[in-house]
Amino acid sequence: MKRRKGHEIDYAGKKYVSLHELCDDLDLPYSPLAHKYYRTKDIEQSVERAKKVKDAQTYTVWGREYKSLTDIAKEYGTSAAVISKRLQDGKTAEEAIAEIIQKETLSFCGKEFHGLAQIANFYGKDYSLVWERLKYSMSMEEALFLPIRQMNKPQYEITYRGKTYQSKRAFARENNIGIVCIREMMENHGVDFETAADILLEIKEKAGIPAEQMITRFPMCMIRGKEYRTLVELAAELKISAAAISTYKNRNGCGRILETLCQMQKEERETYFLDGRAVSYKELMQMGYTSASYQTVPKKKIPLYPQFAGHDFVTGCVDVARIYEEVKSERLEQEKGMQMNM
DNA sequence: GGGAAACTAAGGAAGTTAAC
DNA sequence: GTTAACTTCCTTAGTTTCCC
Repeated sequence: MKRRKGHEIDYAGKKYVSLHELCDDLDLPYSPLAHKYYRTKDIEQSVERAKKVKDAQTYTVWGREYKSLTDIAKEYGTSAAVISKRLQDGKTAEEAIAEIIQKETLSFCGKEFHGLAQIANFYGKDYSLVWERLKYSMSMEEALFLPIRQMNKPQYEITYRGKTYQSKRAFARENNIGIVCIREMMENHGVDFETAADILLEIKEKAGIPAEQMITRFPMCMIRGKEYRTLVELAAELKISAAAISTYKNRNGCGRILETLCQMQKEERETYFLDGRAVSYKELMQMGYTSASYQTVPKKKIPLYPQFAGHDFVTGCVDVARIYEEVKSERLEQEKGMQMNM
């Protein structure tokens, strides 16, 4: 079959009858070279461009190879810029993604989530399993939705309230409690599996967390449905440091976090008031007041923590950390009593 | 034999508290 | 209110086991 006549090219002292022939000879991708040549008619530039595309850096994240940061970003619901920033900080693509999916806002199936734990919880999956699957080169979708293979390992079987489960994880999945929560309870408090599960399910119920909601980690408190996992998270929203809240709580003997916030909200300080605004001693001096005359300026009480104004720390608020402590110590006491009677 | 689930444990993040 | 030392416990790397 007669081939269409191509561009006759001279490159590096060799004659080629077409761009295709050149590409085959130099093992370069045709498309970028042809496009560049079409635009510039400069074969040197075109070859350089094709070499660049061929050598373009690829990124490997947990065994999956990506041509660009944009591709990685699409897979994990983040942006190329967020990944790029971390690469600039000396992290590998894998380290960057590991950090991003834990700490950043991600978009998945048209919804926004804060971290992988929130995505896993939303779809009722155990976070540790989703994380493991991602590391086994599964896509986010596969990690979340592929069915879990049935196991037949009698040595892993456990019994809870007379019902037998394949494994601790299988129980955890069915009851929407992260397996790490159960393991932590067993290890740190020396209780058996059944007691650990009992305690966690009771906490979930008392905190008003729906049974179908997967819990990998209990939030410290909930304010009108919004969960606050850590004090730092809550403090950031209230525009105050976590240490400041902690210090106040400690100094004033406040029981729990919501109690502390309510008490802080009531705190007031006295300040000088001029023309409807609070004025400091320093400002009064700058305004020409003397150490004698400033005392004539009227004083008024204002909130010590103005950033708390308008917040309601009572209605629809659940102190999950308090419930956690109460249920845990009550059950541990019961366990201790039972052991003493044996 | 490879891949996936289960298990274990060390490191580090977060919380607490004393000192400033 | 901040800092830093200390404690608690959560995250995840590493290992084992066994299904496909």
